[in-house]
This record gives sequence, structure tokens and C-alpha cells, in this order.
Amino acid sequence: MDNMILLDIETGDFDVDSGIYELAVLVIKDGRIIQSEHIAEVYDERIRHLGMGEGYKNISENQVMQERFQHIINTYQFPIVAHNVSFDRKFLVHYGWLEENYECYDSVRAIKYANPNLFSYSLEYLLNYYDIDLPLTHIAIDDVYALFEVIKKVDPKKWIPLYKVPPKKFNKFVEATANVEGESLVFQGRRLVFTGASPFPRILMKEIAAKCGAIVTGNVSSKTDLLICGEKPGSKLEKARELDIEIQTDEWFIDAVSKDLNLETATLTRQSVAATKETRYEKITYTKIPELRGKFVNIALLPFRIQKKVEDILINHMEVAGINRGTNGYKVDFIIHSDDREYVLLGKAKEMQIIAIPLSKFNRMILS
DNA sequence: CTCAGGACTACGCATAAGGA
DNA sequence: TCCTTATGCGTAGTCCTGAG
Repeated sequence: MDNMILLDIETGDFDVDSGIYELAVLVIKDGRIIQSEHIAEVYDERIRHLGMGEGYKNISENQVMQERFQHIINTYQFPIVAHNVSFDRKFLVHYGWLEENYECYDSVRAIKYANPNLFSYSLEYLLNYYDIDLPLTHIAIDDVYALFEVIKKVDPKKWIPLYKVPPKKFNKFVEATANVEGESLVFQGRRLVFTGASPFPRILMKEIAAKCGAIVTGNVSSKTDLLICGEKPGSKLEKARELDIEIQTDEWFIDAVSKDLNLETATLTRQSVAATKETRYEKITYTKIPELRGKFVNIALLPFRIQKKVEDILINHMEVAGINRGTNGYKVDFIIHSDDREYVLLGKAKEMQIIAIPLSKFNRMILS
């Protein structure tokens, strides 16, 4: 997409009622900036550096500011692009700055499609990942320039407008397997059918039924012996009634089998499998980092949701000797830490000549 | 800390293909 | 010909992740 209006706003809070304090736009034509505007009004120069709209007036209802913005929109009529555009759009539509049906694109989404294997897509993380030497000041005009640099670097080919369904090739299949210990004869040789939703995953119910000697099928027929019915059943229940087949609830089912089987030990594993066949979605191959082989790595300082992913990569792809998640006492050769904080521990690590790299750099190394 | 909207999950159901 | 199994689409509900 060569023509767009890049946009960033600073607001009082997440809530629309908190108001708009700054708005910055870059008009991009043929991939170049042809106009930049910082639509804002300073009231206290001394606290302006704090960002997040500090030191600026609330301009939500300011007619002049609104017209300045709308003049740009009307002049170029390029689609609007912002990082998490639905957030900015919500404010602009709410205060009547923007038509509800104006074409909007989310840069988070476009960048994600271009590079699906990053640990985060926040603007700060992207600046670090792409090694762009611009500070994220949370002053609208600075941030919008930063976003421009990121977009230039990524050069996303696929831009999907808000509310449009993405292409299927990003779908992943999920393979689920259940494991239940023990054997039982409760349903020996009987044909079972499940219908409706239940708090117990279907895959687990099927596995349990099989352990009890049942033959589980998908449709009710005259050969069916028993229908296990959860909430909101469909036409299977109707059919079972017609054919006068025994109908029981899922609680009844769990009750019946738990006499013989120890369900406490049942396990359910889900594995995400990249779509294959006709799609071009390739299995990720990570670049090995030789320095990590056989080393002990500390990942204590990572955001919680990312810990597991990193752990998996370290064990299965980097052949590390061990991982520790705590910060106390264990042998450590290497530290992978979060980008967004300063740690006292890192100073100490430097003293002890332990290599410490931010997550974004690790991310870059394994994908290069 | 909020909220929008996309991603993901877990079903039903229609239909086609496969088996006895 | 009847029954089972596989597949793909529709959908409702839940979870996740950015923005300030």
C-alpha cells in the first residue's frame, strides 16, 4: 500500500470520555512522506516530555483542530493506518472527527501477517526488533514517525481493512489427544453418540467411553444404544427420541465411568499444527544459536505469557543444557530478558560477564 | 487499570465418500 | 441400501492483545 495516512493520537485514558489531547498524521504518497501535521495545543511546555498527552490541552471539541484534521483527510482521501487502529478510530468517530465508514487499516495486523513469529507486536517491541534507533516518547508526532520507520522496514504486502476476514492460510490445525488410565466394561460393546456442549471436552469424553468398551460414533442411527446429551443439543436428540434410544446427560456419563476409572489422572494435550497441504504456510525453522548450546539460560525476566514459548524454543531448537525461571542461585551462562524494563540484575550480570540479551534481539537471532 | 475486534475453540449440520 | 466416517462450513462463546 503506497498511499496512506499514518495516524497516532494521545488521549487522557483508555476511555473515550477522557478525550483527545494530541493527533499526529503523516501523509504517505508513493511510500514517501509528503506532509506531516501535529494537531495539538501546548499548555505547559515543562511537562510535555512526559508524553501520553501531558502538557497538551484537550482538543476533543476544538473546532479548529478538527477542521485541520478533516482538511487533510478530505484533500487526500487515503486510507488511515494506525497501530491498533480501532482504538484511534473509536475516539475520532466518537467526537465526530471521522466518518464511521472511513477506510481504516491496522498496522499491527499487517505486520503480523508479514512476520507471524514475533513474541510481541507492540510498537516499542517492533522498534527494538527491527533495530530502529528512534525513541518511543508517546508524543504523537514522534510515535507516528516511529511507526512509519517500522512499516518501511517490514513493508507489509497484505493489508486487510478493519472488519474483513483474513486469508485462510494463517489458520492452524489443532490436534488434541486425550489419555485416560485404566479399563472398564460399563459400556462394553455399546454404541454411543455424543451431542450438545458439555464442560468436559468431547475428545476426553470419547477417550473415556472407548476405555469403557464403547464404540463411539458421530450420528444417531437404529444401531445406536445410548445418546449422551449435553447443553443445547441439536437434531441428534430429536432422532434419538424418534428411534426410542436411551438418552442420558453428560453428568450421568461421568458418574457412570468414574466408578471404575480414575479420572483425576486423565490428561488432555493440544498441539498446534501448521496448516499443510494446499497452503504455503511453512513450518517455522529457527536459526540455531551456537552460543546457547549446552548452556544454562535464565528467562526469569520475561513477560509471563512469553515464557513458555521461549522455553519451548530453547529446549527443542537451541539444545540448551537447562533453563531456570527463578533469579536465585542457579548456574547461569546466559540471560534473555524483557525489552521494556531496566533491571538491577543486568548490571550484576555484566560484572560477572554473563551474556544478557533482550527478547527482541533473541527473536531476531532465531528468525534471521 | 478498558474495550474492540481478531484469533481460537468447540460444537452442529450438510454432504460426500467408503463399507458391509 | 443402510450405516458410518471424513470434511468443510457456519456460529456462538471465550480468550488475547494492542492502544493511552
